[in-house]
Amino acid sequence: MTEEWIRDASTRAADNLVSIYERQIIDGTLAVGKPLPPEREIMQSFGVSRTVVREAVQTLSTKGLVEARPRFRPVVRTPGYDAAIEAVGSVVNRLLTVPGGVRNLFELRIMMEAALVRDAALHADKNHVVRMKQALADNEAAISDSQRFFETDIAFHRVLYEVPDNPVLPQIHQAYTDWLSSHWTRMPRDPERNHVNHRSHSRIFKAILFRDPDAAELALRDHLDDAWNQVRQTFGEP
Amino acid sequence: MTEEWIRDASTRAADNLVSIYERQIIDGTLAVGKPLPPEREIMQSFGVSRTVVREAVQTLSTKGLVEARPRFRPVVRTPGYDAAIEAVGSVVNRLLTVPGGVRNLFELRIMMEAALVRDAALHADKNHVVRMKQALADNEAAISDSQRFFETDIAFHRVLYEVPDNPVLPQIHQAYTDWLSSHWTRMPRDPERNHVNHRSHSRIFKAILFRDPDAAELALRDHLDDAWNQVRQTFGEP
DNA sequence: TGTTCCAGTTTGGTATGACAAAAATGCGTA
DNA sequence: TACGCATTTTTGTCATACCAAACTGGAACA
Repeated sequence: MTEEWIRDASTRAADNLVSIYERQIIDGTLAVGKPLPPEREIMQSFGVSRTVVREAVQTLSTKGLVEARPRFRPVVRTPGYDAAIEAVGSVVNRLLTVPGGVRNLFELRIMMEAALVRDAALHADKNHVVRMKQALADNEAAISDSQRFFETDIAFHRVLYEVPDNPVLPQIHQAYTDWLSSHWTRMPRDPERNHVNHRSHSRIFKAILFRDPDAAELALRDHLDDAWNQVRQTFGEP
Repeated sequence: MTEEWIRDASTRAADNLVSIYERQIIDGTLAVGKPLPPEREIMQSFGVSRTVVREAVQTLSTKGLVEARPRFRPVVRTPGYDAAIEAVGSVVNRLLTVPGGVRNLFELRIMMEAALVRDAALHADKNHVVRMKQALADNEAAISDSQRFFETDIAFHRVLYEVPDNPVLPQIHQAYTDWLSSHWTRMPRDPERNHVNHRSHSRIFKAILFRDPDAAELALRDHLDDAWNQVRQTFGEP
């Protein structure tokens, strides 16, 4: 079971182990959901010390290929988009700390959603429209309850990310709400503001119904620009 | 110099070390570009074994907070967008291996660039136009040299990512070209095809000059759809 | 028969000590 | 001052040991 073993001074043994296991995970030799072999078994089958094995497992873990809870066997992880985005999380959190980081990511979101509403206005089918209508109704019903309004707000936007049939997009939405939520939840949210936001959502929805991408984009940009101004005023972002 | 030290059975000592150093790097206690202290020094100041220290450094490395060449001291890394994107690289490479992964990412690129050309048509200033014109001229001059055509092709698209003044976008472009280039460089590229592609670029540029976002988007979508069909035919992507 | 509980075993987390090889350092010499 | 070499650090790796938590199988029980 021992793989060919390339060793020269400039490569770490752990890195070799990592790439070997990367291959095995990708080609399915190691089934998703199954635990890795015990560390002592790995070190025997590859002829390395446990130190090396542990470093390799560590790397696989931070790369998101395996899930390693302390004191449990590392479990091979499904190589889906969710796992990838999660692995990226800590990196993006650092981006939010650089000057203007929040603004840059928020602008990216505006650009992205502008494209999405255009797409929705052109291509949304009956099913999507129904879901948006439902989300909008939920949103309206929650105007007096800021916590629920926040949730239905997110749900409404999420539908936009589901219109193109691309599994990456919902994950991006998830990531955005996760990463930006800390800058969002602490904002003052009263029923008055909720009402304004619901009206914005309604305007976006109508533009999509009318199959008018320009109006939809405009409505969305107004909506998110407004939201950004709120964030900016609440915090010190220039 | 010893930090407060939280230890319970369910947390790894290495993880604590990691978060401590994350804080120190972010708040500037550890200056960018400077090497971390020697491992033996770290283990003394925190009262942990070298095993733990090495695991912590390993994690910091794969998270992209420090750069660790074998046999060199780990160096604290600038927390910019480039470092972040690079740290994401290995994760995204896995995404390209899942079924339809290349297609999903390519579609995302189409959507993104469609939004960018619209933005360029509306907001590109003199400077950007000049740069695009130059890139287009370079592109034309390289039609007979497929290697250089490939480079100027990328350069032309890059200008689009520079029109909005958001430092994240050029990094995304860099990432796209890195990640997708392996699926791209092996494509058959003859002067005939280069000619077609240059014409597409020219059409996009003209639409931007005419400040016509709809025409620009259409031209870009035609261009990239065509490119995608090339990729799909070359490889087995369904 | 099925469930619960417990003791023994396995396994991960950490510590310690050791050694080779590469890098950093400092010193002597030209 | 600049260069080259010997010495000292430091990293990469190995081996071993111990503890505590997780796991396992079987006994005791309902």
